[in-house]
Amino acid sequence: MNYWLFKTEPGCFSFDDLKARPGMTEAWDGVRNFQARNFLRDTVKVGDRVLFYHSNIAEPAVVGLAEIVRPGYPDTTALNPNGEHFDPKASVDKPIWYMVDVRYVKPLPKIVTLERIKQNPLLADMPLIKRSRLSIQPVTEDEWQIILAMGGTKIP
DNA sequence: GCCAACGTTGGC
DNA sequence: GCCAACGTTGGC
Repeated sequence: MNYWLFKTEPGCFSFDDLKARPGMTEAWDGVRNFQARNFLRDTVKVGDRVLFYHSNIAEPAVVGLAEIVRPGYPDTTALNPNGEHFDPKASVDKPIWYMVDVRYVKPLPKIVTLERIKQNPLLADMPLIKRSRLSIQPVTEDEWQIILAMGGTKIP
C-alpha cells in the first residue's frame, strides 16, 4: 500500500468534478513530467490511497481522498494531435506518457491548506514544500495519518 | 499578474 | 555532455 499526493488545478479538474461521477472512475491523464510519469508507470498500484490537492488557487489545499483503481497504462491523450496534451514524440509502440484511473472516496471534513502543512514541522520533508512543482508525489504513512488527522478524519 | 524555481530543449 | 535559453508551474 502506497500513499500519494496528486495535484490538480481545480479550474481544469477539481475534486467536485470527480465526485460528480458517482460510481465511475476518472483517468488521471495529461501528466507530462518524467519523474511523475515514472511514479504512474512503475509504482502506483491498485488500492493506493491518494490525497487530492488543489493547486494554483488563492488557498491551495488537500481537499479530499481518492483511490487508485487501475495502475499505469499508456496515456492516449498524447496521441491526439487536436488535444492540448498532444506529444508528437509519443506513439502506440512508445507511448512515453502514462495515466492511472482513480475513484472518489470522500472529502476531508476540514481541508488541509498548504499554509497549515507548512506550519507543521512533521510535514517539512514533504515534496510539496521543497519540490512544489512535482505533480505526483509519494507520501509517507506518517504524513498520511497526520494530514488526515488535520483534516478531521481517519483512515477510510 | 509577477516572478522564482526548475525541468526541458537544443546548439555547440 | 555541458549549459544557456526557454517554457511552465504554482505560490503569493
